Amino acid sequence: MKNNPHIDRALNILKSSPLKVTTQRTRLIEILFKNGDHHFTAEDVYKEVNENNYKISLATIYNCLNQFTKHEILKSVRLSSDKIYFDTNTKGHHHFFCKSTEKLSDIKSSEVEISSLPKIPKGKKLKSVEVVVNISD
Amino acid sequence: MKNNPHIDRALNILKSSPLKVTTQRTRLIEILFKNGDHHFTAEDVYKEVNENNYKISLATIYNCLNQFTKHEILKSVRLSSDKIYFDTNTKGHHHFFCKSTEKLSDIKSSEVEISSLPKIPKGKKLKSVEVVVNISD
DNA sequence: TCTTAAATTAGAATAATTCTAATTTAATAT
DNA sequence: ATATTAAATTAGAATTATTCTAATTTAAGA
Repeated sequence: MKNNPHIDRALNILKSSPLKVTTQRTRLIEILFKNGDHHFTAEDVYKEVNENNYKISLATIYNCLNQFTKHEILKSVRLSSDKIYFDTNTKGHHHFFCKSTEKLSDIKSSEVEISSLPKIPKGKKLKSVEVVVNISD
Repeated sequence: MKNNPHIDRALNILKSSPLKVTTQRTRLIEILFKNGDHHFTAEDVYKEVNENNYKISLATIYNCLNQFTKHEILKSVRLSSDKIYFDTNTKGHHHFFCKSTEKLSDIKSSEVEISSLPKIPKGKKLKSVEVVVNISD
């Protein structure tokens, strides 16, 4: 649990944000970032929090995940599912979504090349481009 | 309402599917397809049904939209976690999603060119590639 | 240590969707 | 035509993920 660069990086973003550094937030970051990039839902986190015998309410988990997303400690991925997935990988990247298994996996940005895009509607600005490659068994 | 090719096409798919041709389904198709391609939620449809003084329950609307999607009369687009959007355009195409207005709009397939994609995981097959261009005000 | 705005919490509220179980209907066989 | 039956429709309850409320606690600066 000590000297994990992913955890340290996330904690540093937290410290330099206007968010307060609470025990709940610190513990959540330790849990979320201890094992490299992955996807999870609020409920997944709640389960893991309980397994570790931490006592963090579901409301706090939702609050924190949303705040973390706002401050770019996490990214949220909303796709063919009724749940919000959060992703520790905040760099722009894309996803495979397997319709058979309902599982998400990352595609590095560099592996998708988009050579043309339509022009952005007047008055709007481009935020991001997300590619979902749907696959199945 | 007569001789609308979009309506006729959808009704033909319905007739050649194993689904029964009920008055509710026929009326829904008439409503959904009367004005070219567009996106809507179940609640949008329920509102329009009421305006036309048809009496179709919300449960039936959900059932029908889901059945239509299964039989490729509609396509479903799930981008924002809290609503399912349906699309009368079942051809492959992409979307603008405006984060400020929560509105979807179509991007024709031909307006997006993808020059490289990662290789598909072993044992899986490619179903489709969906590009979402996120924009905001 | 004091102050105060922010964070946490349990539980209620919400909203979209699905389920249940009773009733009706479409399509098929008679 | 009519009877049969599996599918469709329905109202309303249930479910599920998420957000809200309002009371309590806490972090961090003065």
